[in-house]
Amino acid sequence: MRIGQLAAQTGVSVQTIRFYERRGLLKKTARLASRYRSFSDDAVRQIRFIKRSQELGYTLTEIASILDLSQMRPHNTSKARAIVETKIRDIEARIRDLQHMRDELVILGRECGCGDAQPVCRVLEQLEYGAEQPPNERPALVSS
Amino acid sequence: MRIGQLAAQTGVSVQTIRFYERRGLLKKTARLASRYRSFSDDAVRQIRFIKRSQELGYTLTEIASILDLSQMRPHNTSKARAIVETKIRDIEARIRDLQHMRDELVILGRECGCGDAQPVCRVLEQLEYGAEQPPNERPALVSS
DNA sequence: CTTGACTCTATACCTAGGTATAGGGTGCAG
DNA sequence: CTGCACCCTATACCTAGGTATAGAGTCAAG
Repeated sequence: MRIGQLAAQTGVSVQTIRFYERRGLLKKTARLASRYRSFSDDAVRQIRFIKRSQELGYTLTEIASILDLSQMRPHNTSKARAIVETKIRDIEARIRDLQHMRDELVILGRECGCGDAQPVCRVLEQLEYGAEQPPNERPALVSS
Repeated sequence: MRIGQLAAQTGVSVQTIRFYERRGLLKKTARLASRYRSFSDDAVRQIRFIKRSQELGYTLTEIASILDLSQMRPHNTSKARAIVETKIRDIEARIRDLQHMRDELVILGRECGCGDAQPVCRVLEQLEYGAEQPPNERPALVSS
């Protein structure tokens, strides 16, 4: 299989496949006399492995080391578990961060006295000054 | 106030302040005869505005347009509301994505029959083949 | 008057994950 | 043999949000 066919089968661009190879994400690729790359069906699974791992939140660097791990027989199962569990914790931390942002934005939106044609919007003021202290006596951000 | 003092007061590096200025995030900065930038206390609030907005999930490009909005009097309150509500929805979508990833990883971790010294780890296999079809008869990813 | 801390601009570099382009070679059909 | 689709490498470019460096000017103290 040549690179264009592999690209068509996996939905990944030709350039991206070459990029993955450079990043060490594909096994050393066989070459024809013409220097064209020659892929087996294994390559399709390798690309899917990469794509699936990306969907699960792994970076290409992490995927490279997971691939190394998957080459060993017997598998280092405790390392594999650790990779999954660490990523779960990472993702949960990111979720908490985002929930915190969301909560703050919801509060911000609630405090807006919009609709009553005020000259100054509480949303913009809150962004300016934070919740620390009420403005009002403060000069505008853009006083000039 | 010179740039170094502003940096010290805001916890942002001198280069970053200059970078923000280039990005149009700071009002046209006054200059001394020496071409040194001269900042007023307003600048401290401007930087805090940027940092607070970043914490809330806004990109620098978005912050620039929020700043434009905050310059207008009277404020365009409905636009301000929309900016907050859109960002809330963006963040909620990202949270759902991450929760989906998390759930998949939890399932993956649960299916691992680790501890019983198997030669092949189900975690790595699942990554390879996805949940689609059970492996076992399949060649290893790294058959060579 | 020199030294050191500070400032200036312009430019390059960084991570992540690619995409695009230039300039060439290959393979096959007509 | 020409044309076209495909492939090759190397290099540059992209977004985002900066960081780092080179080479020059400024300012105050000693």
